[in-house]
Amino acid sequence: MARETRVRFAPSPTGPLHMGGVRTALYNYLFAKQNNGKFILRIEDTDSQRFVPGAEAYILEALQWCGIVPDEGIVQQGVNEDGTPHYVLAEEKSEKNPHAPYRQSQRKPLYRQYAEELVNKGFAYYAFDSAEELNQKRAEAEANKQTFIYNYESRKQLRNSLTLSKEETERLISTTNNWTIRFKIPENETVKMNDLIRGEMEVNTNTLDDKVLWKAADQLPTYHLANIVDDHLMEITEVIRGAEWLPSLPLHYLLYKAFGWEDTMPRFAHLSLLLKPDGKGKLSKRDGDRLGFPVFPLKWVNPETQEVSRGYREDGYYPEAFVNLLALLGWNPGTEQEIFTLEELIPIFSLDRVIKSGAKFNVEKAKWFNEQFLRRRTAAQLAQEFAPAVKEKTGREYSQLFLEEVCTLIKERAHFSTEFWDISKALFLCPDGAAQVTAAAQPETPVAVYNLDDVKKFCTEENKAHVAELLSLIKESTFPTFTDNQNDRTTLLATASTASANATTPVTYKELCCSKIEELLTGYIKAKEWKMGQVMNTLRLFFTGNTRGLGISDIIYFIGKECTIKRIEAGLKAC
RNA sequence: GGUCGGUUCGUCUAACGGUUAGGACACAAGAUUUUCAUUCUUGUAAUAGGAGUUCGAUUCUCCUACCGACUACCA
Repeated sequence: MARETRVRFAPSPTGPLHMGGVRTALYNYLFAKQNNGKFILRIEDTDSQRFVPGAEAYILEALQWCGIVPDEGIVQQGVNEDGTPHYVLAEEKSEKNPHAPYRQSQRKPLYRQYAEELVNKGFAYYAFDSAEELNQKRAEAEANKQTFIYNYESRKQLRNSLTLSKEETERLISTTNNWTIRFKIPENETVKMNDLIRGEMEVNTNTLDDKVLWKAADQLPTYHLANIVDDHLMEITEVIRGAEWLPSLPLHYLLYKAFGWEDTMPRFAHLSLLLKPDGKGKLSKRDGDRLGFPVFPLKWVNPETQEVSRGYREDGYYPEAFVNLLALLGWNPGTEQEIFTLEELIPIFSLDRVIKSGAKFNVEKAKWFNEQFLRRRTAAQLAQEFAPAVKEKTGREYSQLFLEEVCTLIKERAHFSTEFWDISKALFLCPDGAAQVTAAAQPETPVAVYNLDDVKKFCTEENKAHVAELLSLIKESTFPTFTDNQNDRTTLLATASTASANATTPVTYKELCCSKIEELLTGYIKAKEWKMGQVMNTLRLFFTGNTRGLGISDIIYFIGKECTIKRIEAGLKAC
C-alpha cells in the first residue's frame, strides 16, 4: 500500500531563515501539496550553543508571509495584529499534530535509547576521548599534512568501548559525563545511494568517519541521529534538503540499515545551493549587505548586536513575487511560462526538473518578477498600498478614486509600489519656487525643487513667452479635470458618447478629460507652429521641477485648473 | 589534502544522440511619444578544454581544468 506523502522542513533556529532555506521549504511544500500529502515543520535545535532567541518565531512568520504554511507541527495561538492567525510550534499531541512535540530539544529523552540500541546491536560504541584530545590529534595530523579522522583504523588506537575493558567502559560511563556514542562505520563496504535529482551514487565506507550520534555532556543527540530517528518516527517519505547534506547521505543510509528501517527509508532529493551573484561560494548573509539586496525574507534584528538585516518584505517585494523567483531559481516548468502563483506551481512542480548545478541569484530578475505582480494588481489594491505613504507625505487624505486613478497611471513606471510616491509626488505637492535657485536639498520639506540644468536649458525668453501665452489660454478656457462627483463624471461621459458615436471615443472619464486638455494645448501649440518639445518640457518643469516624468495632460487632470495656473505663475516668476 | 557534487549567452535556463542551440532578465539599436517610462520590432551574446564511442555528441564514457559542498561532541 502506498504511503501518504509526508515531507518536512527542518531548520535550525540559529538565526533568520535565509532565502535558500525558504526555497527548500517551498519545494517541500509544493511536493507535499501535489501528492495530497503533509508538509511538516520540525525545529532542529539540538545545538544549545548556537540557539538564537527569536529565530524560531522568525521562521514561522517568514513561512507564513510566503504562504507556505505547514500542515503539521504548528498550532494557532490567537491572531496577529493584521488579523492573520498567529502560529507557534506544536508542543502537545493532537489529531493534527500526532508527533508533537516538534522541537527536538523537547524530544530529548527519546534519543538516548536509540543510540544505545545501536551500541547493543554492535553498530555504535562509547567513545571517551575529550574534545581537546581530538583537536590536538587533528592539529598534529595537519602539521604533518595529513588529516585525522575518527574511523575504522584510528578507532583502534583511541579510548573507546572497543579498546577498553567492559568494566572500564562501565566505570567511565557512570563516573564521567563527557563521553559520546559514535557510529561504527563498517569497513570497506560500498554504499549505493539514489538521489531523486542526481541519480545513482556510491561511496566506499573507508572514506567516512565515525560520527558522534549522542553526547553525554548535554544528553542531546547530534543532527544525524535526531534527524534519522525523527524522520522515521514522523513517517517521512521524502527528504528534500540542501546539497550541503549530500556528503552525509551515506551515513544516513547506514543508519537506516543499522536500525533495520530500510523498508521505510525515505527517498532523498538534494537541492543545489544558491550562489553569490558575483564571486564564489554559497550565498551568505554578507552578500546582501555588500551587493544591496536582501538575503532574508523578512527584516531581522540580531538580538545580540542589534545589527539589522533587510528583508524582501520590507524592501517592498510581494510574497507572490518572492515565491515565484525562488521557485524558478533551480527549477523550471519546461514551458516558457515564468509567472506563477503558489497555487499554479503545485500541479506542475516536479523534482525531475530541478537543476543539479548551483544557481546564482540575480537582483534584476528579482525586481522584474515583482514588477510583473505589481502590474497584475488592481487599482484598488495598489491604492490601498499607496494611501499610507500619501498621508504621511502630504498630511492629508485623498479619495480612493483619486488614488486609484493615480495608481493606474503610474503602475507601469514602477517595480515596487514603494516607488509610487517619487513617481507621482508632483500630483500632490507643488515645486517650491523659492528653494529652486539654490538647489539646496531640503529633506524636511517634501516639495520638489526645480532642476537647475533643466532651468538652464528650457527657461529661455522664448519658451517663457510661449508658456505665458498658454497660461492666458488656460485661464480663459474651461476644461474638465479630476472630480469625485459621480454625477459630473457620468454626465460628461454621456454627452461625449452622444456627440461622437465612433469606436475610438474615450472610454473612461479620465481619458476623456485628458484628451480634451491635450486638444486644447497641442491644438494651440501646433497652430502657432511652436516646437512641441520645448513648450511642453517648460510646462513640465514648472509643474514637477524637472523635465522628465508624467504627461502634461495627466498632470493637469489631477492637479486641477487652479493649481495649474498657480504652478505656471510660480515657474514664470522663479525661473 | 581527501571525499562527493557540478560546468550551455553576463545571469536564470530550454533542447528522446540529428535544432539556423530556443526563451527570459540585463544590455544595445530602431519605431511610437511633448520628456521619461511603457509598448512594439530588431540585435549582440553560450555548449570549459582534450580524447573516445557513434553515420552524427550540448546530450554517453574517460582525462584535464575550473567552481562548489563536506571534511566538529554545528546544523
